[in-house]
Amino acid sequence: MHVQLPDGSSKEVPDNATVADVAASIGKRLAKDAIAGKVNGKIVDVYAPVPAGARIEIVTPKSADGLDTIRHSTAHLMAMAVQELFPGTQVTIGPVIENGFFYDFGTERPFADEDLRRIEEKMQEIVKRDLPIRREEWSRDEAVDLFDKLGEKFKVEIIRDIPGDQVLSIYRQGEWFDLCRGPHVPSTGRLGAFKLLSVAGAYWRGDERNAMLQRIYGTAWADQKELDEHLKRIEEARARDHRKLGKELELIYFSHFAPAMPIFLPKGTVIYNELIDFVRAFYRRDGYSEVVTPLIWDTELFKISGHYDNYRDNMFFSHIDEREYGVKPMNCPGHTQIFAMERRSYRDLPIRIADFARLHRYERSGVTHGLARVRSFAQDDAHLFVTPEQIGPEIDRELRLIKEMYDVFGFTDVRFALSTRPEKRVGTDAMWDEAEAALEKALKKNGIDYTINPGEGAFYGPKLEFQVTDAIGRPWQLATVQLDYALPERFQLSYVGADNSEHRPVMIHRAILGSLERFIGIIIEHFAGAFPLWLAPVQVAVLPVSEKFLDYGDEVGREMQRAGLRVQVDRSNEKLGAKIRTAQLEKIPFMLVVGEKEAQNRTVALRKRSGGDQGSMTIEEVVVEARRLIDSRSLTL
RNA sequence: GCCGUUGUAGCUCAGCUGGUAGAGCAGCUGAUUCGUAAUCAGCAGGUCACCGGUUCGAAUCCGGUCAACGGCUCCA
Repeated sequence: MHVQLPDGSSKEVPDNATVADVAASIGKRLAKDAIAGKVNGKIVDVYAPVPAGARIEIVTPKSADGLDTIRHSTAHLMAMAVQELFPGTQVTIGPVIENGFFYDFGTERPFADEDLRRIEEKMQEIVKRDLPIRREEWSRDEAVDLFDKLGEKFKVEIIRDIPGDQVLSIYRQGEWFDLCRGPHVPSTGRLGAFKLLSVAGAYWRGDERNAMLQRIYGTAWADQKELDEHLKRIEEARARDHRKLGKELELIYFSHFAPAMPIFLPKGTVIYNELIDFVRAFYRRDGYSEVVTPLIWDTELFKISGHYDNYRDNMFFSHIDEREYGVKPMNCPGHTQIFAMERRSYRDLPIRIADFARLHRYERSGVTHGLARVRSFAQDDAHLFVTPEQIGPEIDRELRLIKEMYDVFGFTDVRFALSTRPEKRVGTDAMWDEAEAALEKALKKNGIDYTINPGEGAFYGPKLEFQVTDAIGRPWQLATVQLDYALPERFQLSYVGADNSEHRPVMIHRAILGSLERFIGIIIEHFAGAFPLWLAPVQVAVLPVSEKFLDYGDEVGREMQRAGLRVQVDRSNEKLGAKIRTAQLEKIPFMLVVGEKEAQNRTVALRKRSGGDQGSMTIEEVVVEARRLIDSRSLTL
């Protein structure tokens, strides 16, 4: 019979040929590399028979399908090792995830980190046994019996949920087997480049009312080299961690007295304020009005807005004078009061109210994370009060603004998602239909590809969410644009239209950097702490070669300061090399070395963080160069 | 909130099976006056997160609380 290969050619093979046979007929090397196959696009084991005329693809370790297969098989390998080492442990599921896999086990005794080492050793031992991995097909009822007898109650539950007539596959390696769709590598000897990374609790079926299982995470690759490279990437990510860098660079601090509420130290505050200035410049240009509003409001406000019913568990409260106040978790309820304070005309719209106020949300302990998930934060928040006709144009403006602002940080790869109505929500279905349609229309109009997150919207309206990818490829959610018909309704907001009658405005909630805290966390990691000049907490370090030149160094420092640069003079009794090292570790962009020559000629020797000695120049020249980089918000030095 | 781990000097960490703490860096003092990633010497610095228990004796063992970390659930 004939089969078709990916290059379009066709190949003659025996009638009962398997994927492995096809691979062998193409070449020895390929036969050795084959770990799975694709028959008419469907991934199968290498010993799966191929039908006549089928399109056949040989899956090798380095392909995406190959890696998935290796990771899946490694998950099985781990499950086998665990059950050999800890009899009585129950198996559940073990899927492939990005860069690796996990497997959830039901066990009385949680795994300790030392157990991981033992499990890894056992896995390597099973690899050496080179057990063939073979598929068997079972009826559903037989499979239930099989696992029931073993006391594998989680597996039984999984199988019971599968439709009755379906044939199930079980993969067997040596004495051990597991229910699995497959495919798998042909034998355990094909595995080996793996490492177990961590153990964690995880709920059965992801529901916190269910039993807590023990999850082991691991990573697996085609070969040792790729594994080593991956482990190195993990190390690099760790070195960039904003919590580590935030501490080392003295940007932020956390006090036990304010858990999950970041304290911005002087250097961190420079970044915080620079970002606000950056955003304000756009606000001035684009017609936003900034306001300053209270942090606590009478609970009545939140009862009207719906936060009391829908968001109370995430709020802080305060009682005084027999009155209950809520610490605001969002600015929107307050902003409705600004809109409502006077009679509004359609001629006033759109009204764009911006606010950098601190917000407080109670986050359950255990969910907070550095600057990324906190209990106290500020957003570059604004609420747009618009007529229905203005929705489209306003969202267009926001989409453009988002791109413009993200470009400055080098976030060019932006992904879009539309989050639709959640179960817990306010407003009528008709409102939700309209709001979701409006956002979708804006995306389509701008030719933007997007995904839909069903049920992920805010309780008052659907959301557009914007995800960027940082310097090392990690995704982060930043901006959000939310359309809201509900709050204007609840607060009975209105404006007088051209027809001289009352109309309900629509609110658009939007933040572009999102939470400033989270954004700062992201850019710390994105830039690995080496900020562009405009954001650098200290922009210039003056380094006198010895004490004799301290006076001239101070003078240079004053000049820089007068030019509006953030400067620090290193007056320590250290040698130049040590001063450079210190400045370099602090990631200060410009170092100005001053010694005999410079003091005489009234110059400085510029050394950049990025590229060593730049030679002598006048103070004025340095200032001009620095200003140029700052004003253009240059990403390079 | 749940599962697991961790908490020793400002920072990074050592402290074996219980016998009342140690290094490097940072800090201070002195010497040195130095040219592109660490000059040398001395000094000082700790209720071993907190509360309670076991013990003749606890940083070490046990329990609780708090916080942080890896996940889960939740979520901006």
